[in-house]
Amino acid sequence: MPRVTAAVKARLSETRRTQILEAAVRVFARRGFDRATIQDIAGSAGLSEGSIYNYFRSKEELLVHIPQHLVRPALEPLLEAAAPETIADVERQLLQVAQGIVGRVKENAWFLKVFVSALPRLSPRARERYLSLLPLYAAERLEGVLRRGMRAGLFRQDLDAAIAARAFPGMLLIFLMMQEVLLEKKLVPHDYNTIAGETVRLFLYGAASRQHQPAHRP
Amino acid sequence: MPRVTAAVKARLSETRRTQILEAAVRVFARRGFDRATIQDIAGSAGLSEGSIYNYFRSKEELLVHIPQHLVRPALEPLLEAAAPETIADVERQLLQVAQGIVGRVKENAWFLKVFVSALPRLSPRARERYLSLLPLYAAERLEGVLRRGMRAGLFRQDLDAAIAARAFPGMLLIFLMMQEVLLEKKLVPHDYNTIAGETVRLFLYGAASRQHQPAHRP
Amino acid sequence: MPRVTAAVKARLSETRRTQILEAAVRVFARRGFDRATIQDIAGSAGLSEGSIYNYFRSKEELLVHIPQHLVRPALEPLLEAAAPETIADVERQLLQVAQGIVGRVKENAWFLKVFVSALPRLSPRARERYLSLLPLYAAERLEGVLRRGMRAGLFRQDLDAAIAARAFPGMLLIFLMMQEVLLEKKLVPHDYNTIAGETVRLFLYGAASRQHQPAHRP
Amino acid sequence: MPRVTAAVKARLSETRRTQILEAAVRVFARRGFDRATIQDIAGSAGLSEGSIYNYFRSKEELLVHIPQHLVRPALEPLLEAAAPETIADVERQLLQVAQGIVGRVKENAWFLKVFVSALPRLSPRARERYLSLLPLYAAERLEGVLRRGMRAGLFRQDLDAAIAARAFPGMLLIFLMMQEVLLEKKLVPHDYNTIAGETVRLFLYGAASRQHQPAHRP
DNA sequence: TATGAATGAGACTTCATTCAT
DNA sequence: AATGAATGAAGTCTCATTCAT
Repeated sequence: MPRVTAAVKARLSETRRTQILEAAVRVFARRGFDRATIQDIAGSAGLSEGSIYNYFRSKEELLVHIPQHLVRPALEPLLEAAAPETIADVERQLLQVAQGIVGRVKENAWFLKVFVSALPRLSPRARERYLSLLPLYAAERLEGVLRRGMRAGLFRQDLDAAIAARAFPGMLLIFLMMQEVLLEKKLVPHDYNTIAGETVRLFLYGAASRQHQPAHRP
Repeated sequence: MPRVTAAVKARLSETRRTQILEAAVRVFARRGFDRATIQDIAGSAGLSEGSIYNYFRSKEELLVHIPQHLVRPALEPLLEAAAPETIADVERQLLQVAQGIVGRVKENAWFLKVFVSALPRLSPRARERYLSLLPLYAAERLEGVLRRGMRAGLFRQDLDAAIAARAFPGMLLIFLMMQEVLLEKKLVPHDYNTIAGETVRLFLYGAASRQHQPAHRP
Repeated sequence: MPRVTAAVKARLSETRRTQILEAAVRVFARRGFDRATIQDIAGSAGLSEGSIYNYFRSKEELLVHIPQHLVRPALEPLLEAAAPETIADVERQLLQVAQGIVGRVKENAWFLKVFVSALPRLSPRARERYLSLLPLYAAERLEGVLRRGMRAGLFRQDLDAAIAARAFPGMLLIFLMMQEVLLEKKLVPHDYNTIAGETVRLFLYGAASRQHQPAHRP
Repeated sequence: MPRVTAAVKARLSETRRTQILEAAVRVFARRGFDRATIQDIAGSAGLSEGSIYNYFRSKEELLVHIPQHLVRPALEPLLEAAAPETIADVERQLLQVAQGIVGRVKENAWFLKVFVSALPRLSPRARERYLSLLPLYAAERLEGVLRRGMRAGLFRQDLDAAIAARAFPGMLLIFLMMQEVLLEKKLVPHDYNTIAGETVRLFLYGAASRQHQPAHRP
């Protein structure tokens, strides 16, 4: 039964990789990429130094592979919903996106610390690869949604979809990064459900009161 | 004239310290804290390695002393004092804030790079101190403006001023951090004037088209 | 039939050893002894690392066992048996020797590379054993031929046969080692037939022109 | 007197480099390039590991710089003599060359062991650089001498100067390498003066007896 | 017997820091 | 106060060898 053995081995190997990456995230988050040592990571993964190199070619490879294993899977369900027909649909979907972002960031706060601090020292290729896996790039999908929504008349005709799609996650990320990553302390006395709801409404309807809404530009 | 000599010496010493710290910021920004070497910094400061240690006890000391010398310019107010009377006033003021934020981040890009790269080495207290020195966005003031605007009927009555005041700069910071600090690569093909203008409009009037603006909640 | 099985096993085992040693020579020649890894060798032999150790105790053992398997072909005689009667006979025989040397070195280039790369690791005894296994030049035989030729008046009476017999192959080996083993790059734009012919003529008739040939010493 | 200090420092630095290179040669010769450790070399040079890197960028750099410091200076005086007018002049000069080669090889026997074993793993550029410093390349000068001698009628008109110039050192190197480097034991019971003399005569007048010297080809 | 993951000693190299000049 | 060579701890990575399967 060599086939069975091969399958078992492959599974074991995948387990090991995950186990190592999880250890790497823990150590990177605690010490930063440069201060983390392979020994730390190996110890945290319950392996010896040399074994790490049976699974990853270098320390940088560890960094590069973290998002693939930890962040991407969490991102997949985002924005898989049907095309919205009413603005209420949009609101519901955006709320989902917002809650998704909140969830991901909270879940991966340790990783984001690693990510942010390590980003400047990655090679451009690695950087690109890294970023393409992050929530910000949900922006591209959101941009598509906005464009379709504009054609359907749900959104302002003079909206710049590219800018708006990138501004939206930023509204949330500020809280999230500050509270979860940078300061680890609350900035406003609200829970994230409230914040997400407010943010979505702000994005959709703006801050201006009804009577001050201008006629939109063509 | 030992007193004169002493004074001269003190002044010279202070100059040297500044000179070294400025070099340190340049190098930290370019290479990240951990990758920066004392030799880099000494070279950039026009001194030799050993001399650095006549002014600072260690590399960490350099990091700790940076903000005191470099963050002052960012303390200027972002908002003009006058209370807004029309929504157009608000739009103008927000545009000013937005452009202020853009300016500040671009101006302090190197410092932000240092901050970001040193993130995992900073204690929570140090992180807070750093962040408080960098009033990247004048959230408290903006919150006040929004509250006054709400009382004046310019803004939705159901707006959460605290959340909105913090969400607004986030809309811009995404672009700024990515383009100026983390990626050094444009995310959208617009200049910051356009981005700032769009962001302000998005904040004020939202994304939804006119006919989909809901009645605001009480 | 335990006896048959045992015999089969022994044969198989011997095959495996040979297979491994041949792989080792290939890899040693390509990478040098120290740079060769067991993994390289195992891969080249179509086995896995661990299996090598079922046949050889260590990497050094591989080195030690190589010649027994690979140097035999070089033992064939280089000189035909017949005694030369004219200087033309001698020239023909030397040409044969020269071409033999060329052939041998080219044939054993990989082994020579191994030998050369392993040089500093070999004990003087091992070095001698290796060299004696590689009768790269049939110095003793050539010495005998020269002595007989001297008695027959074909060679200068003042020739030192021992020195000459060892100098002759050296004339060729320079080209051969450089071109085939060390540099893998041509030193002169001639093929080996030309080089061999020239070398033989140089050996027999020297470089001086006819009118400058001295009277030979007694 | 900063100028004096600078000069002193430069001299000291050059001394250190030589000191390190000499240690490197010792260690490389004893252990081979790959088995030699920086610690060995540093210890042998009376320095600590890190200090080596103040003078050489890498272990390979050490290897590459050895011939420049140790072999080239010994080679310079070779073949600096006046143009030969008689065959006796040539014989005297070649004897000098031969004795020079003997001297160099004996002197640098340890280095040649390093050289030969390290050669295959050098980059092509380093190899080229390396070889250009070795006695074999005296061949180019010898080739020039031979060509001039041919024009002057001292040498056979049908001589191939390129081949002859490279064959000549080979006649000696065989002895030398075997006796000094590979076997470290005598092959023939002669001293090097005798060997050198015999070799030169063999090269100039060949092995054939007077009455068997052919008419040279045009 | 074959496999290949695990091991860990040991290599090269970097760099903050010290110190004699 | 300035220099920069020296130091050596510490880090990443390689690889021969072992061993459970």
